[in-house]
Amino acid sequence: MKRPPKAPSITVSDVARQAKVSKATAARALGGYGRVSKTVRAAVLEAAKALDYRPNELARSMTTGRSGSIGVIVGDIENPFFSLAVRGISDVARRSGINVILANSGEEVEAEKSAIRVLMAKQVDGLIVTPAQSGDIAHLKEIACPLALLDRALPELDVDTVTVDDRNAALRATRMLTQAGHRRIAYVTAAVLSGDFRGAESSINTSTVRERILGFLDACREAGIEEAERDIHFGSGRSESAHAVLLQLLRSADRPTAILASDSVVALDLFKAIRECGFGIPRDISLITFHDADWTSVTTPPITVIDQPVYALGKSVAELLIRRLKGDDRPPERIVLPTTIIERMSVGRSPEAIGQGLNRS
Amino acid sequence: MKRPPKAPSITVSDVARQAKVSKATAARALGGYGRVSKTVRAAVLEAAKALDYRPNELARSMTTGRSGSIGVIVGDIENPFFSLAVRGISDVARRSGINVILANSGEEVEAEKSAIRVLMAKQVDGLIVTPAQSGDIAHLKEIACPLALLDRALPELDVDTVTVDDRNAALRATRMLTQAGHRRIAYVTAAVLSGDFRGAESSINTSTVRERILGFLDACREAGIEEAERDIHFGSGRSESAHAVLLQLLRSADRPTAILASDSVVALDLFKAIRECGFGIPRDISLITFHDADWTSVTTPPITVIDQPVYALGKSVAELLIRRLKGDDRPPERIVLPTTIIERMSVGRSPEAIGQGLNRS
DNA sequence: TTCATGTTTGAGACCGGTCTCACAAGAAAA
DNA sequence: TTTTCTTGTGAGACCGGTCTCAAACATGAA
Repeated sequence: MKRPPKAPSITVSDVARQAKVSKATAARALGGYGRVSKTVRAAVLEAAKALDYRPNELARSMTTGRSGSIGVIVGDIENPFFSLAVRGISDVARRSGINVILANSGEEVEAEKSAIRVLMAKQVDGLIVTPAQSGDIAHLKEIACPLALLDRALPELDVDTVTVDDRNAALRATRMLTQAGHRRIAYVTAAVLSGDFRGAESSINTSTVRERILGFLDACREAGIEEAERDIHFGSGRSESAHAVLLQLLRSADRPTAILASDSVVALDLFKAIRECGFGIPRDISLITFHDADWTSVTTPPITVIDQPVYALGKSVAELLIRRLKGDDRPPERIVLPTTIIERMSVGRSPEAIGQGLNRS
Repeated sequence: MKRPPKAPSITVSDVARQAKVSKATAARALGGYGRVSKTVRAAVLEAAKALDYRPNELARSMTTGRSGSIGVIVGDIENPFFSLAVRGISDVARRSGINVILANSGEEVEAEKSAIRVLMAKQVDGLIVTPAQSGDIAHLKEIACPLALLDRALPELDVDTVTVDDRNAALRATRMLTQAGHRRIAYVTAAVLSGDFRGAESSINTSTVRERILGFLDACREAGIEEAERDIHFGSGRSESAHAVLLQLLRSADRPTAILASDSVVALDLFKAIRECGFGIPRDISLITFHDADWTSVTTPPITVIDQPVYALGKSVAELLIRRLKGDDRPPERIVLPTTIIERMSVGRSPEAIGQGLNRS
């Protein structure tokens, strides 16, 4: 199957022989542990250089138990949100000499489980996960190494977690919409809800999703909007069918006049769908989205966004996890990073409000 | 340093003891190699399940020499081009049960070298690299495992390579510009040129960069444009200073009337800079960019792009590399994938051409 | 000079798998 | 019945590092 293993790779023993010392001594000099006299160390190092010795991390990991790498499981690397967060993680990791094994769950629990299994088998020292679902988290509880959660908290899982102030962010954004006179406001997310949603927020375990919906509903309630729940749409992922659902929503008689999108991918899809329907932003529909993605500032009109500190999000989890790897055992921390709303031009007064001359401010 | 290694992990020996067979037999049943009787296998598997045995991949890799993972070194995961390509790679890899260790070079050779060292030490079975520079490739030649190049070919390195038809793509795009009457056309790239560029194409070793410039110059020559070389701008990476250089370019007296951008990140920066200068696209400046990024279709006007099969690019290298890992030893392949130009609204007639009524077609 | 202390070194076990080899037992061939 | 395969199993070496332990040597105090 494999080419005659051409790797007659140089080992400590080879170096030891060359330097005329014992394997143990050579290993000490090479590995930088234990005590070795200056002269011997120099000799060993020279021999190593001459032989072009390269340590085998795998073998090292075997005995130390530490692999020097962490696993990161995200929903979708293609989503700029995740790629930026991953960037934050890997920058921190590299600085600590740790490397990152990346896995995509595609937001599917089964893929997530499998990824965990594989990464654990690879003996990663720690794991950073963005849980795809909330209901099924047994596999997360079983993880034997330090675990940290990124962007999505799980109340039942008491581990280091970094999220943003989702509820408040959603509240502020939605309020911006209600204050512009909107009464039919939709919240559109790619998250998939297992089961039916009928106002039972408690059934949503993924913090990000639940908190945002809670904030959304808070604002609606505050404005006296009833049955806001019916305008919450799940499962608007990257697919033809999701796009079709969006078009249907926009073309329905009692379509929303404002939309809050849960991430920039969904928002882009919405933006296209809105245009496809011939609607104008913000004339016919107002739009706000989570994540200040590249494109949101160059569209016409530019989109008002909830700016999340994505890079910092990644940076923070990585720091938390690495600190724990180093032996820190204070109780798990739950860091909540603040968001800011960047107002651009995608929010306008509700057509109805204008028509009725209501709510002017 | 580390918590008292709480990992009294279950090993084959434990399972063997439980199943009352020898370690060797248990290993055979568990590892699925050699011959084991049905009954014994069942017993071992049951014992393994009871004990919740999980194989240690590291140990396995040690003896087999295979680690079951490949390393991928890209310039910048944040760039949608790379994240999409990585997606292609990891999809293929997962299907083969191989996982991906990702590293960012930040387009810096030193980081690239270091990443290679680390990944080699981790005993990756193969490596996919997007070489940051072209001059300094000694470290790539020294790589002991199968290597494949993504998006950028290196003539001196005879390994599996997947690129796109850069020269022809640049030629067609530039021709589109010359045919619209443009005479001052700039090519803007993030690539950094070591040394000075004075028409010495041969000094550029990175195929992608060289081929595109060649195509660009072909088209210029074809249109009788002289000294097109002076309008080639390197180093427009993601930075404040790069942006400043762009602004300066756009504000100069003899600014270009059309620009070809080498990737969507540069193009977005250009788009913003052009707007910042108060110019209209395509009225004052025409723009074409490589890579059909998300945002290019939603700007006003939407941007004409050279659509590269990015996902396929990743998919192909991964397939090539994995095939080689499996023992295939036919000579290295160089696959060139075709691109198509998606015409949108960012190309207009040159202001001069309009003024002089020239070149109408 | 002798004993205590400290430094440097080598021998060999160990990590958790794979794999070679020898041997036993049953099946098929002589 | 004896010989030859075939199949299933166990003992133990091995991968390439780390690490424990004790021996060898050096140094300083008594």
